[in-house]
Amino acid sequence: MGRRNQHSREELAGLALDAAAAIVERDGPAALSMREVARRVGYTVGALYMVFINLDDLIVRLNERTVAELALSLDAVNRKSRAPEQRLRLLTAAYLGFALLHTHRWRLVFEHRLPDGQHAPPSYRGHTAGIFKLVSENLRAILPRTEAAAIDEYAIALWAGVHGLCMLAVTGKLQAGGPASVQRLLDLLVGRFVPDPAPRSRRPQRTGSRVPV
Amino acid sequence: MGRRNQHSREELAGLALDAAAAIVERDGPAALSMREVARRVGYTVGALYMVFINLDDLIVRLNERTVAELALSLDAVNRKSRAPEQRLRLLTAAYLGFALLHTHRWRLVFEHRLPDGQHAPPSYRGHTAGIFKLVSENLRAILPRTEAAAIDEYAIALWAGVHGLCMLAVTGKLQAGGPASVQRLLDLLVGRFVPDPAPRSRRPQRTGSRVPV
DNA sequence: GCATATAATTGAACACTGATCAATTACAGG
DNA sequence: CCTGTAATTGATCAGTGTTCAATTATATGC
Repeated sequence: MGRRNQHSREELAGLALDAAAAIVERDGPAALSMREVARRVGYTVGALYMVFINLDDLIVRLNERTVAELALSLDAVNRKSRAPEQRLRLLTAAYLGFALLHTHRWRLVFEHRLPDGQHAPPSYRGHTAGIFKLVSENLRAILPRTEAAAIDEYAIALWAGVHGLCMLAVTGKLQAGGPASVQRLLDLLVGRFVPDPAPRSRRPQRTGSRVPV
Repeated sequence: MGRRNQHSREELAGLALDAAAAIVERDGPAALSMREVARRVGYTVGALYMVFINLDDLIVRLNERTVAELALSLDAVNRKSRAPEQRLRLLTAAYLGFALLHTHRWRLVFEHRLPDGQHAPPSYRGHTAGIFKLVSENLRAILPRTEAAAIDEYAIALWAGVHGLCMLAVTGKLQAGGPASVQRLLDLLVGRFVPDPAPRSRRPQRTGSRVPV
């Protein structure tokens, strides 16, 4: 049948992304197909190609949503405390929590490769930058005497570490036990990027006090 | 045509894995198919199913090879120095180098999901454990007064961080520039797990940390 | 040397996939 | 009511993983 106009283009795209998210969440990225999405939204494959360039495009836009959701979640968590170090720990916990809750969708963000040299849309990078900013701002609050460029490096290294830990945890490639012990490792990582915790006096020059117990 | 017996089963499997590695290396994991592998080794798809259970099995065994190669490479690099901290830096450099050199194959190791609850073969875990041991041994040499359990946690956190950094770097999801700056971040990360946090130390390292393994 | 059994190998088949596009259909404007 | 336009379909193409009856080359027994 021809033109139904039951849904506008944006609506159809939205429904399709909803369906895609549900499929991925339920049965993993391998189960995601144009035909299955079409089936779920009650349209035919051809209709989807009015709204998406191809499957890659659909995936990229799904990932965009996922990253937006993640950024929103981290932003909310960041407001729950005023202490920068506490905030960092909350952020890592939220990141791990999101990865554990939406494992398939989260993995799809990082494991989907778009062909050739084309890369993700600017809005995607925007959300990424937003997350990065949360980390770097808290790090700056903790290390006020460190210059901005160094803070940025710290933030990248720290967050890449958090990400790696979460990824290995989520994919079962970590011999560590449950989520609790992963959070322990995350805290350990954060601890390494933060000056000596409370009990000891702050002595940035001497190295002896940094020996962990 | 029937039985040729030009190659034994193991030989055929070896040839197929060679071909698979070449395909993945050249055109990425998406280009890897049973038919393409068969074409390259001069056999038909059916023949491959004598030697592999399915495509997943082929991929797992390819990944096994990749991890073995990586473990070998890291082991070799570890012998190039006696100073534990230097060793750690060399290990990170070698890890990054491998990821950059064999990007597609390396990504396949970490991005391939095998269905349901089945997981990688024991030999795979063996290589992984071997790599982990290199890290933890060097960490123990650096932190002689730290108990074993804590060392293990440090090693996991550190190496997950290194892994995350390399993964983000290799997938272009790091705004950092070239390999040199990634290595800077890796050094920064190692520096955070090593007593002297200052990146540039004026004096040579303390003799206490030079304890060989 | 020849028949036979055995194991390797093929190639066609099935059910799926992404993607394209002529044909069809429903709606809006005149 | 008609007509043009835009949405939607469904068939089609080339590709995929996987299975399996049929075929064939080799090794073995006689």
